[in-house]
Amino acid sequence: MTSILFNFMFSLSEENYLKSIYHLEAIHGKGISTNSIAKKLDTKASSVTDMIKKLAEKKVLVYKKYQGVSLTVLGRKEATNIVRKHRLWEVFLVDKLNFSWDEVHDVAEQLEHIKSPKLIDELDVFLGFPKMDPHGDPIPDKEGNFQKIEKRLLSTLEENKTGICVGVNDSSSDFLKYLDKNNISLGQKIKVLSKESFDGSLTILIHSKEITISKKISNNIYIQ
Amino acid sequence: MTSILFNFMFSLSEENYLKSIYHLEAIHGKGISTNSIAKKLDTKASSVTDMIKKLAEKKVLVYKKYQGVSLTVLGRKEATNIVRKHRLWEVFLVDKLNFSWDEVHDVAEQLEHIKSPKLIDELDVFLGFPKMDPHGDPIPDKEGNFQKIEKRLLSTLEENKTGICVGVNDSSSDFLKYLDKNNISLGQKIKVLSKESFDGSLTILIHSKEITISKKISNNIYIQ
DNA sequence: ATAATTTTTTAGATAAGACTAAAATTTTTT
DNA sequence: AAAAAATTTTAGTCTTATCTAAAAAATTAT
Repeated sequence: MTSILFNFMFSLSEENYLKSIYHLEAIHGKGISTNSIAKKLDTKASSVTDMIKKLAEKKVLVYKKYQGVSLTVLGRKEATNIVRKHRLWEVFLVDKLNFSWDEVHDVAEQLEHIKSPKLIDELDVFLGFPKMDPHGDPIPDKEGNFQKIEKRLLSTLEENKTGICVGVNDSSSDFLKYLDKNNISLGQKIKVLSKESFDGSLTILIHSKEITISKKISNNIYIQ
Repeated sequence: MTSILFNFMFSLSEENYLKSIYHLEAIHGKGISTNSIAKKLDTKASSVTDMIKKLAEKKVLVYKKYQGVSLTVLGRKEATNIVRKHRLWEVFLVDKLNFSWDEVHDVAEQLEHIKSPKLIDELDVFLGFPKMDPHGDPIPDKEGNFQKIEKRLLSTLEENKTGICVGVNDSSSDFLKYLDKNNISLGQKIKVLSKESFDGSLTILIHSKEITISKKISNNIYIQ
């Protein structure tokens, strides 16, 4: 009953490594350290070393002892496809199954590993080729291309300037629930009324209401 | 990165065992042999012995050495839920994603293992609480209850009698493609014109066309 | 009823993926 | 540039789920 993996297929674990390295490269560029992968995946550095050796053999990344790893073209293609699947499933859950944006992540983490060439492309059609997931992140198309939208952190917006909320940097249920509670959602207009230089907290106008948010919050909201 | 399983949750492998034993009990009643499980799961009898010991400890089945196994109420509940998930996903694939009935099985085998209390019930709502899957098999509701419909094998139908095709006994892609090729589908009227006593083959009238089908075929079509 | 056959279980081995502890290497500090 | 600290790798162990081979029990045939 072990499901058969062909050479060009990846195990659940391998896919999670690829996805994590992909996300880390998006932030830090090439040459991702063993330790940072371990942190991201909540595992041990020694386990990471084992796995990246295996993935290097499979030609999805380049690994040199003590020097971190970089995805190959093949590896990035594979990772992009997993991200595509994750985000399309998130759209499905929110648009079709009445999930809220703070409920989708864990389920999408499971669904992203379903292997079916037809499934994901038909899902894409069914959903009307969405370009963004419920958190404002871009959805790669079949070929792996996606829109890179202009965005900056709310924390960088100057006093008396206004922006539109276009994304979040943290998709944890706790953070998203906080946003819901304060009526902050995608597409919302946000005006910075004042900045507290001591702790970086912001007083903002949203939905014609004034609220004060911490630096940690404003560092996790993207605006345009 | 090992996904955490709570005590009341089951691994992929455990779920597949439960499902197989459930299906075997539906045909042969209680007391399923190690060997028949091994055959069904395409594994070795020794592996089955190992797993059923584990499942017995988890209280989902009763096991006595050399005497086969029977699901407990808990085990049957768990198995029914997996079947529910499998069949609802099949409906989704056919009704929403343009899959044909011969393409759904393998994908549903994967999707049935997704763990989310909300997901499956919302999917059920989204699909309009379907009672049957694309192969005519009943879909258990939230509580595990399902319609048991009256049906018999086409092979048992007498000459000059007519029935309506309501299900198939084999959901393999090959068999379903054969049916498609011969325009046999659910809801179709089938009249037995003659029976060949030597090999049990049947000449039937379907869609006002005469075709001859083997015993093996008529043994895998359910009529009402 | 005994022998032959089949089924089931036990015992020991293997692979994937994780872990701990210790060794090796690199980076940072002094 | 050496010492200290941090990171990374190696070596060996563990768990889950599988396997093979052989032993034990049950069933069938003579």
